[in-house]
Amino acid sequence: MLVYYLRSMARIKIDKNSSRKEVIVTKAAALFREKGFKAASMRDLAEAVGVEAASLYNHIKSKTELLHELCFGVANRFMHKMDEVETEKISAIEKVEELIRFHIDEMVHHYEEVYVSDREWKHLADPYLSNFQNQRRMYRKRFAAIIEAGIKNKEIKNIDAPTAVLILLHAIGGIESWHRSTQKISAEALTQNMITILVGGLKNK
Amino acid sequence: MLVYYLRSMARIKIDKNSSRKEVIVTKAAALFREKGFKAASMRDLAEAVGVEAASLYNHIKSKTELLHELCFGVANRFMHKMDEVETEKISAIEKVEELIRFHIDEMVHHYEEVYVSDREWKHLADPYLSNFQNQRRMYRKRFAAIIEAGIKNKEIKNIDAPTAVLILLHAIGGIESWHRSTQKISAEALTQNMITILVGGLKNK
DNA sequence: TTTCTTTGCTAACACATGTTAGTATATTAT
DNA sequence: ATAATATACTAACATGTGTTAGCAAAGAAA
Repeated sequence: MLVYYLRSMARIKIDKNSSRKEVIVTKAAALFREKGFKAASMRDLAEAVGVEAASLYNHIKSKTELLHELCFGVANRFMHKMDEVETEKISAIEKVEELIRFHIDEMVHHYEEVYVSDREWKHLADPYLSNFQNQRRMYRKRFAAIIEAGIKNKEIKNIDAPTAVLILLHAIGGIESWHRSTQKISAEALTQNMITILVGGLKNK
Repeated sequence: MLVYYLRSMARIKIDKNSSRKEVIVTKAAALFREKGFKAASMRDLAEAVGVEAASLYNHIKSKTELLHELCFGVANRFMHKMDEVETEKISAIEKVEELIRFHIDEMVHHYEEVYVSDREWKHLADPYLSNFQNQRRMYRKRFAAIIEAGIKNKEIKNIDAPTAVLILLHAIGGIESWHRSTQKISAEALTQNMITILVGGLKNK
């Protein structure tokens, strides 16, 4: 009878594609997205992972390291996409649409990471904080340059390009609400609606 | 000589329009916006106000009360605006434009409060948390209903109204980046750009 | 001017947090 | 099967947090 209360030592559940660290980073993304970085404790995270808080330190250096991995992982993906798009031989409005589609796809399929990267970066430790801020600024400048090219060749309305970038990026951030909805349209329909409104709002008729 | 190091007891600076509590709430908005609710400490806030942390409790009940005042203050303002707009005898697209202008104005002139209300509500204590979430949901439903009316009478493109609402609200949230910019266009130009893109993206041509 | 009220300060409290050190347990390598 | 390595646990640490209690100082009222 007493034997039923004896429990073996916990183990972080991994599969052949993930290391223990990757499992922890993934759980951290969900937790940080839900509670915010500062409000999420290592004891919360340990519980989500299925071990005690102290055990996490066998696999990670610090709580901040988790945030760093999330933020810079996302930043790198976005930068690579921008590198690609910039070199493509297509019109400016097509480039904008391709980037919008990429952003939507990231928000739909990698929601937790993208959300955390977008909302919690201010808790990064320097010098990574400044570095990250510079990367964000650079990304936006490059996006604005694409829009400027479109304005120049009359594809896009004559608007302030940095304003257009902030509108697009934040509008796509609204997918957060889509994730939160119980009754919602499909991801494909969502994408179509967003393209209709956002690209439609940019196009010069 | 020694007299120079003797300092009188601090006093919260107030003017004839503000109580001590109002000063504290205003400083709290700025601090919570900058650092996030959880990362902002009462000692940080006390420093911003110019007294010791313990003194704040002569004027407020708790840290959470500050967040509550900010969130519900903003929510009430937005609800009143919606009450007004719903009863106006104007077209649906005009109503949408009026609401967008109101939102932009709030984000430009009451940035800290609106930002905190939009980003930090998850740290509200229950039952206020659920109450606030319901109010947000209600507001969005009412906004979507205006857009549905516009879709029905062909002013607005045939799109998913809740998606349109999330796009509009989050796009306006992008004014955060405008506040952060060192070189930026005027608030009037910003407003015009946003109307051009957002209303332009909704209008059925 | 004196008395009463309000406000600010110091010290302390009760917890919470991220993390370390050492031991126990489980897994992997030989 | 045994030894070596990796991982999980317990206990503790150092620090930080929101807040309370009581006294000191300042302001308002009489």
